[in-house]
Amino acid sequence: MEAQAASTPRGKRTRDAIVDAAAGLMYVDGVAGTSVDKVLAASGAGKSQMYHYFKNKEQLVAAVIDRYLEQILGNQPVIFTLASWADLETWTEQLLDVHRRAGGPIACPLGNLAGEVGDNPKLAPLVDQAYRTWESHLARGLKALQDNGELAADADPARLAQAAMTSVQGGLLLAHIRHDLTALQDALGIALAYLRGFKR
Amino acid sequence: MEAQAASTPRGKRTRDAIVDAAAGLMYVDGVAGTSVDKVLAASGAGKSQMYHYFKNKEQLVAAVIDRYLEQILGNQPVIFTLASWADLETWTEQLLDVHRRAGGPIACPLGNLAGEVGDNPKLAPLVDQAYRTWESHLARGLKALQDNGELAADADPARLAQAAMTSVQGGLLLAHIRHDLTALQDALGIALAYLRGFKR
DNA sequence: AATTAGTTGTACTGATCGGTACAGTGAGCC
DNA sequence: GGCTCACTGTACCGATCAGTACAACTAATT
Repeated sequence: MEAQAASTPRGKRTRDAIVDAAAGLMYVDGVAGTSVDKVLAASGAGKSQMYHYFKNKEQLVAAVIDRYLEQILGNQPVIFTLASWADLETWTEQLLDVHRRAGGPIACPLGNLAGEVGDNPKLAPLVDQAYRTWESHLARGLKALQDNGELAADADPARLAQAAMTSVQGGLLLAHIRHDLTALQDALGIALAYLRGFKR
Repeated sequence: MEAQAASTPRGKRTRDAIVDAAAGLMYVDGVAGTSVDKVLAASGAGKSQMYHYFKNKEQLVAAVIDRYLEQILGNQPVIFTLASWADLETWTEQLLDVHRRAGGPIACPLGNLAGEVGDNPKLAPLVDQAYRTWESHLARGLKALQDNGELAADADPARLAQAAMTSVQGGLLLAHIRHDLTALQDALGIALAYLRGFKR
């Protein structure tokens, strides 16, 4: 049987419940640490549903990666309209707020996956693409600043965006294992200072 | 039976072979993706040896974490004698060289683990401690620069060391998923520039 | 009411998981 | 030579893994 897209509201609800449960569990226990059975128990779905909507566990993980990107971007909405230095500050604040609220671990769900997915030929490109999408929003925002004359004309928005992403990921990794947001806070502060070095 | 430290040369060889095989496999496939059986097949040891030297898989992973730290520090030997700006440049070069040689993936073995180990109460503190050890060598080196009058007296070596670690980890994570060392190279360049902002 | 496609429940499979049991073998020490 | 203890080989265990088989149900369409 091939994997199916849900074509009725009922089916969509079931599929979403499975992905939601998987996303939550994998955020905490990792991919390999999250069995299909656990996902189904948590979502209340049965095995036939899971294999009706996904060809195998790998495809479920692919859906989870998409879900993570949605969550991440949804948690930093200002990234879609970045156009000023004040917006950039708001952006770092929104990033911090996510993990201040957090009941769960301080961590980037994509970053958590990155290590485990490793060189899985199907999944690694999806994680890569998710990061690139995230970064491209940032780059677009920085380009907007440049167009507004708030960023030096000879600065490279794409390069600056990558530098910011690096800081975010490094900061989150350290903050994760230290259970201490300070590491992320400092990293964001330094990144912002670095960007301001290109202020017009 | 309790876990035993090897007390004969033969035992030590066996134990090392197990840890080596585990370290190699887990670097590529992750912890959960590396079964005890695979480790034993790769090391040529039998199950009784494994459970003679380690109480369980978790303890094996603990030994692997120690091994990773040894490997990491061994690959950047200048970190033990850091005392000048030239040494810092050498340090970034040594960091890059490890992954230029690499047959395996571009990645920090500890960083790979960080996501998966997550909040495992036994293992997470070990990863944390390994990072702190690594960072403390860096901090000591920066302190040496300060004592030599090459770093501003009001700079905080510990804080600068953490900033550098953040860049290294973020750069490695991005470089990993992109299969492109450039991300690490840029991150190190920016980090070094940041540090030089505190040059005396 | 009959048809049809989308969806679901239950029961199962073979493989692999981490871990154990236990009978040995190796080498140093008296 | 014989004792001791660290070490090793092999066979096994119950649990859990991802994935399958197949019949039954739901709901919209006709």
